[in-house]
Amino acid sequence: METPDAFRPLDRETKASERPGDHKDELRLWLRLLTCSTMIEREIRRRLREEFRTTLPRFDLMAQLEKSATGMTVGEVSQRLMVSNGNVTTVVAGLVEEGLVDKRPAPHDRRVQVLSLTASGRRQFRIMAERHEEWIADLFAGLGGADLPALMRLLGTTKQSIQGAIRRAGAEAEEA
Amino acid sequence: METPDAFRPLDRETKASERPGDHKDELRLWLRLLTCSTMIEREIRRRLREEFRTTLPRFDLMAQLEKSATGMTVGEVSQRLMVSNGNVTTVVAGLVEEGLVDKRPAPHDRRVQVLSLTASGRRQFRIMAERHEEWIADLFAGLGGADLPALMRLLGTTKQSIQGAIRRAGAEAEEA
DNA sequence: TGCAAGCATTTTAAGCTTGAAATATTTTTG
DNA sequence: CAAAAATATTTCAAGCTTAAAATGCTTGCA
Repeated sequence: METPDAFRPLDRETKASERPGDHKDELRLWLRLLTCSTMIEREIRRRLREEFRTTLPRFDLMAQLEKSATGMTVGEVSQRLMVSNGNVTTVVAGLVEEGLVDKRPAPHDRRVQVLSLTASGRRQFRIMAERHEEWIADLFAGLGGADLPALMRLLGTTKQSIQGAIRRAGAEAEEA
Repeated sequence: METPDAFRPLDRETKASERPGDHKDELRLWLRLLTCSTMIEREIRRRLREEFRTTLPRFDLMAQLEKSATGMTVGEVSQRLMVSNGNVTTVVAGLVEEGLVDKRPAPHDRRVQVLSLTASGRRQFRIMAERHEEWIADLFAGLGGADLPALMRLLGTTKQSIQGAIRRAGAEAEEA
């Protein structure tokens, strides 16, 4: 029943590979990564609400649309944002309501809806985006000169590692 | 609002100060960090659902309780998990329903509710936790030997940077 | 003692999120 | 060409999340 971590010989200096079955270091890394992104997200949410009376999902959606000159389909946006299709549908509904986003059927395929920012949406997004960029810079201001590129590189490796693991898991499920 | 950061003397010894108004690198870093944590979260959610028919919020809550021998209050859990009190209330309700968590008023203060895992909850959590640890190790398996501690260190610095920025913002709001 | 202030938790209202089922359209194929 | 498969989006039910208001309890202090 009880064998709390505190009572195991917990030698953090030992490499994970030397402790078969023990992956506590990776777990600690994940928790720290999660803490960082949660803290940033919460703070950005708070500021978007206080300063612009809007939400992070709406801001993220507008950010995607702003990058595209010709508009994007629901599917493209949902893939980029890594959220479900249905999610895009509901968030877009709110933005259309507010006159920030335009939604119209594609000319050649009536299944497809093309989304784009309205003039008003573009204007409002530009204002928010500038503040947002300042907030992010402020949140990362404590990183030294070499830290930023180093972290960028390590997160790039991490991203590839994650993608590889997910692909492996998918391939495994395929074999059934 | 009156004095946007861009117009203040930005003397923070960082690279950012040498490029007034341009913080694209920090933004890119944030997006990459967010991508990593979103991908991991999605995958863990998916596996928890498929393999154990449970959700990430429930797993996280149980993980907190498992660490404490004597039980935790709603407030403690909400602080650790960085979610609202109301959130803990609803997630706990589901877990109590399933007989995984026990909830009872504290003996000396009837405002306080003490939460703890039931025997069944503890048993089930142990099984899930072991798999969870494997999943995480797998997701980070692509990182080289030196990468893990390096990333750990950089994320530590990042965490402090974020906490500092949030504290500064809070202090600023205080002055009103 | 009595009551104001503070605290812990729950409730509420609104919005986000998901996976799966349903709908509508296009493409493939027999 | 027509049926079937594939694709894009929406709807649905369930659950998560939040901030703010409400509830119920404790504590400090006059």
